[in-house]
Amino acid sequence: MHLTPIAEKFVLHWGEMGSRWGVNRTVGQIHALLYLAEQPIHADEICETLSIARSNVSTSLKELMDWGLVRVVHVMGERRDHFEALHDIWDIFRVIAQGRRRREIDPTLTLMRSTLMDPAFSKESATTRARIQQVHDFLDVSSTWVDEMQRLDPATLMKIMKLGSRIQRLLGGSSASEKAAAAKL
Amino acid sequence: MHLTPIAEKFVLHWGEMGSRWGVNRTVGQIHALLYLAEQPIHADEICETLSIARSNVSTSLKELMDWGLVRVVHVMGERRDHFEALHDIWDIFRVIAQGRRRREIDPTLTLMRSTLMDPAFSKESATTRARIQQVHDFLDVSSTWVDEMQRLDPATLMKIMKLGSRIQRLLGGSSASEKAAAAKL
DNA sequence: CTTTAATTTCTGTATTTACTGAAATAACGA
DNA sequence: TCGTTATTTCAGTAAATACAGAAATTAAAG
Repeated sequence: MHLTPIAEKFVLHWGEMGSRWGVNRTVGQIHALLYLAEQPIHADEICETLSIARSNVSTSLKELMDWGLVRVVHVMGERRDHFEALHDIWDIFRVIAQGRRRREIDPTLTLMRSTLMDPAFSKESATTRARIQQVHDFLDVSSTWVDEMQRLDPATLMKIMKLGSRIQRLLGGSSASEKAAAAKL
Repeated sequence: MHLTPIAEKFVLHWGEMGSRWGVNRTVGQIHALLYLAEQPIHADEICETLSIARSNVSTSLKELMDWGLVRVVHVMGERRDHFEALHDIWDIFRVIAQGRRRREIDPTLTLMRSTLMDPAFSKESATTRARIQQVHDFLDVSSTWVDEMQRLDPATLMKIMKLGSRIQRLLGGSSASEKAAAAKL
């Protein structure tokens, strides 16, 4: 498989960024390659194209499948597994957002909950209590919100984003039309 | 400085999570310690409390100050620098969101932009072009949106989050009150 | 200006993480 | 079932990152 200069740049960049996104370079590169690929490809082709060990490809593909960003498909008359990435950016976004929530928010939220339950908690200073409570409440609201956003279809999410801070007008004021809108909630 | 078991758990956990958030354990622990601290504290106290080398504390504090999560303050009659973390969770959120946008989105957006400009881009297959365009558009919209959200005050952001997916009702339909709301945009 | 305190920078070491190549296992075909 | 091909696991190595301690720098006090 031959990469055009543009594809190569994309793949290398995605690999670099991978580390900032919590996956290693190889995982990032493979993901980029599969994202751009016109058809599903097999592990050996990934090896050759990216010059990495077969075992490394195997491990990385498993990680991508854990994330849910890649799935295995079978090609008629071919014995080898072929792999295909999600191609819709909104699907990718959803999957990544979920994964990050699980890894980056949930564990802390769990700890905050159990801390608030801890009998020793009430013995802490008012400041400490307030700060821990604050973290809990914030994570609780955020993670619920992320979940809710997951449910919306891309078109709606796009509308919300395009709306940007003008959304404030739908919420904050007290004009007749806003009251009407608010009443619907 | 003595840590209660609850504070210690919090600090250790924050340190662990740090790695998932793109900072190392030490940086995470120091941030947690300063977040909980009742008053600004100096570097030596951080050393002792967390049992880490003075140089490491220095480096880590610098990183936290780069993020904008910690600032140096001076205490009357004290020669040493004292450090204080942001204590408002919304401020912390804002700072982290900005930092992540800079580190995790901007570089890719920049590359996508220059790729779209590249004369060679038009020679790519329709699929490749569409996929790169898609990444560009998504990051472009998202990063603008993140910026816009930064501007809103916490109360408004909270309203939006609490609203969750019910926000759809303000956008998608065609009832009279929704049209009135939409007209305002 | 000199001494002392405070902080940062630098160098080497330790720890962690990523990766390769070989060996083991599994899957399939004849 | 046996041989072949595909995939995974594992053990050792390489690379990257985090950290400690020493040395150097900066800043304040006398």
